[in-house]
Amino acid sequence: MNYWLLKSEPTSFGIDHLRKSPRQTTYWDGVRNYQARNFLRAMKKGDQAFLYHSSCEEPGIIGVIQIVREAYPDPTAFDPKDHHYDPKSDKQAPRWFMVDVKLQRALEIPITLRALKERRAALAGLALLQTGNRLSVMPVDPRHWAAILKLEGATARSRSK
DNA sequence: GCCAACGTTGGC
DNA sequence: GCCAACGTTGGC
Repeated sequence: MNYWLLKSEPTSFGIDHLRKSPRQTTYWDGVRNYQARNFLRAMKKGDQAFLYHSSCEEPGIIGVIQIVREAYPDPTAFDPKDHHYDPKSDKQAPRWFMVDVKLQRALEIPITLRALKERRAALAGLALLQTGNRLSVMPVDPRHWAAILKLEGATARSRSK
């Protein structure tokens, strides 16, 4: 099983949208970056991903989601009315893809970017913390995944004291 | 709102 | 194929 991190701006699509989706499942559309696209295509059914909120008051990991359908062509690329329309994309040879994701759970307490940065040493190599990283889809090393989840427990414990 | 970091575009 | 200009991302 592989682990990932998916970024979104909560004002356009956040955990609350996912919560309200039927069966808490939706498609992850609009990715228009080749590197991110390649990661999307590498995803396997059953893989898990952190849901990350960006460009908001408290950027950070807010939930855990699951890949429930592997990559298939993103129809918004062919829709001139869509914000993510790509006039150069070709239905015969789709270049943009999306996966279906299901909300597994919201974190008890979000793991903020600030908290992650405080653990820079333990999380060395985590793409999210690399300077200037703007990827919206990125892999997470299994060891980093475990370390981050442990952080959730630690934060929850310290808050409950 | 600022600005650094980066990807993409297009002229040459 | 180079690279300057431009647009976008995203933390602060």
